[in-house]
Amino acid sequence: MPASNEIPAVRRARRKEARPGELLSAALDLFVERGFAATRVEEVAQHAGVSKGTLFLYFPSKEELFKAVVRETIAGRFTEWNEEIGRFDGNTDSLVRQLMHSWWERVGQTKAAGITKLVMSEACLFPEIATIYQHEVITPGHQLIRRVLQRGIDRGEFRPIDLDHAVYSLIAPMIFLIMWKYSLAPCCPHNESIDPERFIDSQASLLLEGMLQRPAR
Amino acid sequence: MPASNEIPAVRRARRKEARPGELLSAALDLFVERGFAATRVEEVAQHAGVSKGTLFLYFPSKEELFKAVVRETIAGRFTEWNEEIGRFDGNTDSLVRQLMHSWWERVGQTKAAGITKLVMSEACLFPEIATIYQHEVITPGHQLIRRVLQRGIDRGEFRPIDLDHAVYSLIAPMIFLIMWKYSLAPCCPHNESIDPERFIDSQASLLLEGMLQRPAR
Amino acid sequence: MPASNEIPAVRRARRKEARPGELLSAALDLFVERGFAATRVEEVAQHAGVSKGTLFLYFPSKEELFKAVVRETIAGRFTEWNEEIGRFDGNTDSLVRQLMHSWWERVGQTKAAGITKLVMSEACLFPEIATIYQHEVITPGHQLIRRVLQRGIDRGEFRPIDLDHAVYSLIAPMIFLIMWKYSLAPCCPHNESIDPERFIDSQASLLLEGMLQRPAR
Amino acid sequence: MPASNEIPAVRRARRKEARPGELLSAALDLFVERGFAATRVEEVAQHAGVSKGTLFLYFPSKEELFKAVVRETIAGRFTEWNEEIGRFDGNTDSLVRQLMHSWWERVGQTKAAGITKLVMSEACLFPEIATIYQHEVITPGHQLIRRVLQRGIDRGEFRPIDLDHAVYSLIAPMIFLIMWKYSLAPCCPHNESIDPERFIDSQASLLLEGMLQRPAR
DNA sequence: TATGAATGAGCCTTCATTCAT
DNA sequence: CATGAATGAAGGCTCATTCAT
Repeated sequence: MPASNEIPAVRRARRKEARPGELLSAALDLFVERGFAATRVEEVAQHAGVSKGTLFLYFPSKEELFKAVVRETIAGRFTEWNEEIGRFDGNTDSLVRQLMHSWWERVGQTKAAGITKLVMSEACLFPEIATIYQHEVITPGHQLIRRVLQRGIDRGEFRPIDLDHAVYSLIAPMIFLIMWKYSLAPCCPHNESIDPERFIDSQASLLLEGMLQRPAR
Repeated sequence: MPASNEIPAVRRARRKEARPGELLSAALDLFVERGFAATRVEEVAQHAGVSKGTLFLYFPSKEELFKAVVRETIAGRFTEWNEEIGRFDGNTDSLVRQLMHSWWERVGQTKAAGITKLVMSEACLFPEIATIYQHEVITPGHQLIRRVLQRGIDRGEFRPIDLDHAVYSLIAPMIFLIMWKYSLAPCCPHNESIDPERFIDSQASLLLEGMLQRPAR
Repeated sequence: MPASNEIPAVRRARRKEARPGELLSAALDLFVERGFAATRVEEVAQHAGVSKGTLFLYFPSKEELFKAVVRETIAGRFTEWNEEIGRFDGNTDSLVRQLMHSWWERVGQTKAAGITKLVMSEACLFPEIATIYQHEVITPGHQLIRRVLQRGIDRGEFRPIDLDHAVYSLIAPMIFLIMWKYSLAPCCPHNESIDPERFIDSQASLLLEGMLQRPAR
Repeated sequence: MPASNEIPAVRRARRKEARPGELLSAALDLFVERGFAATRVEEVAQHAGVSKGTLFLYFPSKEELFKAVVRETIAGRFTEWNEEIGRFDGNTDSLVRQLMHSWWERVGQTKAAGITKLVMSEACLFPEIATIYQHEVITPGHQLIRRVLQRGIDRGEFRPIDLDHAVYSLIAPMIFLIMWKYSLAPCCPHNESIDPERFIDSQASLLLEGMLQRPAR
């Protein structure tokens, strides 16, 4: 038998393994774009190239699909990031700037950012989602940032600042960028659009100026 | 007719005029709490103390009710605020701090903040809402903040900063506070809760430190 | 205002009250004819002259509709029957015959008999139904029959028979008639049809002959 | 090829022939337990140890599987029974008793009884099933019983009774026992359970008392 | 004007059946 | 022959909207 017969076999097997991923990807896009309620499972299936019924072979319900989307997509890169921070040997000013830009590259401008928009929008209806997100993203992110700021203080680079709130000063612009990108930017004229990289630069400068040790004015 | 008959008539007339307001208020609460899709018009009507049919006498559809909620609730106090800024004669540092706290008092901690959460969550499905919000809130707010920062520069208090992005540095913590309050806080354990007033203080300090004129280090 | 205006008002009000009954009646017919699973709620609604949605205003689910059908239809006439038995002053032979014919007239040949067929067919899937039926029909019926047979023994008309099983000897032909009527008779050629009245006569004669006191052969 | 290879081949061949039987057996169990509609073909396949697709290699549809279950399971033992009756040389009283107990042993307490429950429950939806059942079970059974009763009359043991209905007096308790066993007994507390053997005894006694020739009272 | 019973389009979910492997 | 992934028609249920009163 010619090899041409094997191709469909391989294709089908490959698809079997790929299905959940394709469905999750399609679901992420649509949930982010339209929200949970306005997304029809049939559309998710179509976007993944399968029929409605097939979706239910992999996820028992629309809600479980939603939870899976969140669970799978937020698979944290925090261990990796923590290691990078440990290895970094420049001053903390540079580390903070690098961290913020790194976040934009790896999260903010990728599909993963949609998850944050999704969680912010739908958390009330799916408390479980909010809990997962807090455990997997908020808390680790919080600790990572706190560790970096503590490094700055420990090395005498930063003034002894109020860490508890300073952490959120770094989180706030990220949340803001995401909500802006997914909520207002897509529907509005581009006259007041934001250049994320430059905003991050500007924001980092302002905050770092505020945190750095300096002689009294 | 005895007086006893007039009172209900008056009350009814008064109530009749109040109806749309009661409906809008109930709708705001429910839309903010559950989102557009998960809010049933019957519940809105119940909360407003009328029947489902009555709601449709005042608003032609659920979507129009939603738009009206946004339109009516964001009735900006920007003229008032602009006048206050014009009258202010302290230094800009104080003005910024006062402005941020004033926002928290008048918007952030009131029901009006829910509108922002609502718009952020639902704007994709209702582009018209996003447009309204931008015209009525974003742009006026942007200009108000820009005017304040410009005042600081003009008076030699602030360094010549990148105004376009600095404006968003003031907006970001407000958006963040709102999304935090409405999305994560209600569903999560309170171990990492944020004290808004102190966060605003801290954030203002950091940003102002970054913006203020000072001798080179 | 002329009376002609009242009619629709009355009609609507009357319908509101009549709806549940009409739906239950339609549901009984269809459930008996086709079984629970093969009956579509839309058909029930159509038979009751309303739309699908209306059915769900009165019953929260298809299953609850089913349970209501059973509950409402078996509203027992056992107190009435018990009183009749108490008042009866003929011999027990006549009483038994009258009871069996009375059952046929009041239950066996009415729609109520369909409930028995329904319960027999679907009890496995709805244990609650079986329980209700046992409490409301089986047990009271059992006691009623036992009381009658005991009367025969007490009055010296019947031999001292095994009451526990004799009761079921009277129940069996009733169950049989119902299952025959609803299961085999409707689908089969009429060559072997049963005349219920005559079968009851015959059955009563045989059983009574077996129970009556008599001189030894 | 080594012998070790042949054994699985043989086993496979043997299983292949057994497949339909295993499927029918599994289907009987599940159909009886849950009814036609609530039984999923996949479960039947699982119980038979094959995949869903395989079932459709042997039966073209769920409905045909159902018909096959009935057709195959009711393979009547009537010729055998008829011969036994022909050979019997005791009095007809004993014959009737033996027949009823024999029915309980060979049918009533075996899986075959489930078919009767199934037919009674589902006949309306599958008229063809009802027809098959009547041809294969009802009619032969009717004739067998009639023949026995006729024997009693011919031999002067029984009074000249109404044969047409007396036949059903013997069938009724059997139908009753089966419906009781499969419908009410499994779902109900066992306080009113029936001992089949003793009920058959009691029922036979009553009926025979009613049919036997005797001196007038 | 206010009511709430009625409607029916729409969506999630199931499951018998098919078919590529 | 056997498998099990894929299909899609069918049906239960919801809820925005209408309209007779």
